[in-house]
Amino acid sequence: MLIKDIQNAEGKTVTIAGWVYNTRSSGKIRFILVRDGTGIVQCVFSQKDVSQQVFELADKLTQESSLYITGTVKKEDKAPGGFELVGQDIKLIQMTENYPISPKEHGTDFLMGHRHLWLRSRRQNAIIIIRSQLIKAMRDFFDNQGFILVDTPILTPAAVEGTTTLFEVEYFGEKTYLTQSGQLYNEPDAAAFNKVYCFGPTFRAEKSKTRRHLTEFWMIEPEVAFADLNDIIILAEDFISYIVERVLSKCQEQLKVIERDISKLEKITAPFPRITYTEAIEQLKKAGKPVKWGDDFGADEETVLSNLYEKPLVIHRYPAECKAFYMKRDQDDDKLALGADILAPEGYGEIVGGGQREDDLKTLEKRIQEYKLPKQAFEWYLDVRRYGTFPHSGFGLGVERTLAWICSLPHVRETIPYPRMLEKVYP
RNA sequence: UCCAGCGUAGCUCAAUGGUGGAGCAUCCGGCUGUUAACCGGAGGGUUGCAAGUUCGAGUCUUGCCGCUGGAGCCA
Repeated sequence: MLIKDIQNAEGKTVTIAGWVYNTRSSGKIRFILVRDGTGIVQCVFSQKDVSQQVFELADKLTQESSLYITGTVKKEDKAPGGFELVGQDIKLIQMTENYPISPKEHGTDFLMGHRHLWLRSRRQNAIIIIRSQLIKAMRDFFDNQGFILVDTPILTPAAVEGTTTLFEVEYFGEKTYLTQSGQLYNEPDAAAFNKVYCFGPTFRAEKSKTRRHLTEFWMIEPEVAFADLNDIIILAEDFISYIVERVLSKCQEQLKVIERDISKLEKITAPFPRITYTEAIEQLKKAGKPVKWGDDFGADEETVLSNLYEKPLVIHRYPAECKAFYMKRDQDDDKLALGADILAPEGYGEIVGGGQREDDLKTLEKRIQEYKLPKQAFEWYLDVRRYGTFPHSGFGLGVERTLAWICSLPHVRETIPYPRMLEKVYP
């Protein structure tokens, strides 16, 4: 029986299988906390109630020893969780020796080096369960709205956005790169399926060493045919509201374990505050930041801006120079790109980037030239504009940054089971 | 790549330039309801590496290595 179901088995004799989480004792009584990945339950062994053999075994159990325990489920207010197992028998699988992670505090380097074991701990367990629910909510949102999941390749022939550093992979004697976005493939896919999304890992070989960066992270990217910037902002707002609400309703227990202040998440409902880049610059100046029109925002600026609001903040119409070549320009002001970023509250920074795509062949060819990109690598992409071009928009949302915000974590590395960071690929 | 801080027991941390300690973990013992249980005892060290200053270096200096945070870049 799974530990999470034990509250429904009061009075019954059951067998659980799991690992020793911690042990406590007093005189002739032993308390064994057992976890099985679905929950933790306290098992009690009294010397007067069990055989000497079983009691001695209970006395010797070490942290993370694997075993089966048979006992009777009893409601007990003194037990963590309100129920305990009055133990009758123990079948030991393995007596663990010298488990490295003790119940006391540890540093991040040590814990990251033992990430495969750290995941057994209560808090890490809760975070990864929330991740699982979050991803399911993301997929459900798009699936329910008639989007088609169209996977985009991980090995790509050229840079999607040209500038950023890519991981190079030798591909039968040719150079290929790990994808940094499914974006370019989403666009022809939207012409084939109308509303599409891709979801998968993306890679950036940037030498970034901050709480917001991983070299391998997961992104979900919708692309919608015949949608303009406004349409896609509304989609993003609905999307974020939906996934936050879903985590709130499905992960109450896990949010409690990580001690998240859920009142802040309950405020996340569409629509979100929406300002232009130019207004953002004015607000930053008012806050005393030395910025000028044309600057891209750094982490510091993002934090100042997002702290002005309780909900995620939509910033749209950035200077075109700051943005990718495929962004459509604002017809009212050619210096502006029809793009929008969404900053998470509480200083978590950018979680969404997206916008309307340039759909005119001549203009896009000109941009490719201006950005000094190899045109021949983009011929297939230009075909989207050659054969029945259409207005379309999309965005990408970073799973780990979103999860870090939802869980109120100080660093994205805890939001993914095995984080890949600058010079860190073990375990 | 640059800037800052840190590196002492398996882990988390103390130690004025003058005999390297504590808590947890481990092992032994005690306690019949423990809550990161508690109480008593034991074992556990090339103080990241190399050189230098000094009568004497965990402590000061230089270099290297590693870690952490930040910047730039980005989701």
